[in-house]
Amino acid sequence: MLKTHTCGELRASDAGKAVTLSGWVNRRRDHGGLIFLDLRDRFGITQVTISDDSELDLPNAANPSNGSGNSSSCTQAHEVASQVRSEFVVRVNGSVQKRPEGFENPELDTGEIEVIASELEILSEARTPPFVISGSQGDEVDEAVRLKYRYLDLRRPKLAENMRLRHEIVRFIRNYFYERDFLEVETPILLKSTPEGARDFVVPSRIHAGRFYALPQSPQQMKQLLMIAGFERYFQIARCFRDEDLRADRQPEFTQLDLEMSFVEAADIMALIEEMLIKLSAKISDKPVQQTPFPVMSYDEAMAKYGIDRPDIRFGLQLFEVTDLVRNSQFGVFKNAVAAGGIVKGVLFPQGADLSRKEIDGLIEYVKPYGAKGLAWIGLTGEAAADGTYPAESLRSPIIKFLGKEEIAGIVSASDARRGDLILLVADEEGVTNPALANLRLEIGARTDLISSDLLAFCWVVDFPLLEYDRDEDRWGAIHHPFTSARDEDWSILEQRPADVKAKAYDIVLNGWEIGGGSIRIHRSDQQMRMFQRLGLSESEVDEQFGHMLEAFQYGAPPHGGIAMGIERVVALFADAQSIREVMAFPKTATGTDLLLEAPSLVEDEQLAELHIAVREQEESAK
RNA sequence: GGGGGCGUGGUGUAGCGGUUAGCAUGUCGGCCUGUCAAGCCGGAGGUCGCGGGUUCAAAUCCCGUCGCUCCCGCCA
Repeated sequence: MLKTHTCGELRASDAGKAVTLSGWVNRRRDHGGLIFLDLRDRFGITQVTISDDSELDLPNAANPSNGSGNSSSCTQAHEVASQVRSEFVVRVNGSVQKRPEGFENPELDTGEIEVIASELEILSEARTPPFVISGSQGDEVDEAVRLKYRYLDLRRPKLAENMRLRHEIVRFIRNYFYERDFLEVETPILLKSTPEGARDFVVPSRIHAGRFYALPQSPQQMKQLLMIAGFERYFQIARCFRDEDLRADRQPEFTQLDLEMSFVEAADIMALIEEMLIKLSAKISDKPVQQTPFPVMSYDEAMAKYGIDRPDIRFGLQLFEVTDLVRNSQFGVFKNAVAAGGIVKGVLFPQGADLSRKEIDGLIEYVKPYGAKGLAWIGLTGEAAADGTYPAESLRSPIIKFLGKEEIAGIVSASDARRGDLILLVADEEGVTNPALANLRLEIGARTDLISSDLLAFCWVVDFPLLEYDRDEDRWGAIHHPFTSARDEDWSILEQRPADVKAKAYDIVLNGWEIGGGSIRIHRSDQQMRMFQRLGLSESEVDEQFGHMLEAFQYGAPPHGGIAMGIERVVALFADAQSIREVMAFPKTATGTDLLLEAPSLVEDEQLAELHIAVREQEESAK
């Protein structure tokens, strides 16, 4: 080894020891005759002190080097030290010395000591890095630069810590399932494409001209087949691939904790994961879990109160509905929306009645990307009259002239507004109103500092609809995936009232992020066949795409179910990262490119020929 | 597929129709034996992403394009 100790472990009790350290120069402080190097390795930082005069400071017994005298070796070390620059890789021989009284650095774990160098060797020189490695200045650097030099970005303390945290989390998860008799099984990366779900990444076959493998969107079918194989408890930290457009919390390849169990019900899977998350939180985070057992909310309740199936329950500001109140309103916006089958819901901006027009316009703009045409708003600037209605001077609103006194009183009552609050209303179809208000609620929460960054608010969302109607394709599609079982009592209405069928599915949500989801699966081939037919697949399509599953179900399939959790999202939440790129070693850009490797890239014509692939002219030249 | 934001020395930024393109940091040189974001002195470093247009004059206004990013659609 080129080191006897790490740069993070020496303490006052090591004083007098002869040591060799190796690492990167975090920073150099050159005082002329005295040079300080902060030497950094993965484990910490140690101050190395190099003097050009051995007469001073150096304890006699300290110098470990053999024949060479203190004076000359220190001069050598000093000469080298004056050439050294940031991020040089060096090796130091020296002795550990307790720092003089008053010169300790409490910021460093090793701050009680310093290593007095007797020899210094440059193992590797370094160009000046494109951004500062030490400290946190690198956080501000343009992400394109950081991604191009990812190996330097990962050297920065923040990313290095994120990777360490990720390692700890994955290690904890693995141990948790090892201890509970789960079998870790690797499933193939080269699988078969299916039209359900996300777009597949596809891999051409050389041996079979014109045929393609698909990378797994998740190991869903494989893990169910493992249940049929009788493994009972399977898990895997699995890489998944989805060829869809990216977001801060979505990358084309990502990692899931994937697990499946036989002879279980939804409550068993939920209890298992809940215990894991509680223990994981306690182990790796200082933040308290807001509520245990985790609250369980139905999908309908989540949509009603939060407008979204992944509610952030760290704060209140629940949505309220006034559809019935304004059904016959004089205000056309409300009346027409309801008449067209829409809903009218709202959210409160606490103490927002005095917001400027500009600020309110800002809220309206905020809501537009979600399809809302606008926001109706009522500021409660005064008190109600004796009869419970609100006189005009108690309100600030462009729409009160269209609303009846009872309507206003009803809206105020439904919103639970107090004096000084601002009521914000959206009238539109459900698919617009809910997302618009859900996101507006988050925006208000952020603006009013209601969202604590020091809480872990887990919750379960259950009783999802099994199916959803796809207008474009004029058919019903699976919300989760086609293997999810309906609730027992709902199988009877699968064909007649598909919209009312609820699934045996559950999502786990943390601080408004969906971190995982799963379901109890169908394990009978007749039910699975019914499901495929409900999804509009013909018998031949089913046979072609899922015949293997149906066949497998005929050889003794145990009841089973499971869950998958997004590792990056979990780590990002624990790391307080805004994007999962911050917790991945080598992430891709928002357009799916790798700026370090410059992928995707063109390949040789011979390679294409081998794969029986011809690239269309115009698309090739467009690149 | 659509919309928004950003792009100025290595990095972070100011400037937003006429400036020798400012500042900080880094970097290079000098001084310096107790610093730990060391300090002091001095220097170098910029096709203002790229292309086109408007104008007497463009970093600045307009159009296009590329890159990064956020969001909608898409995606569990």
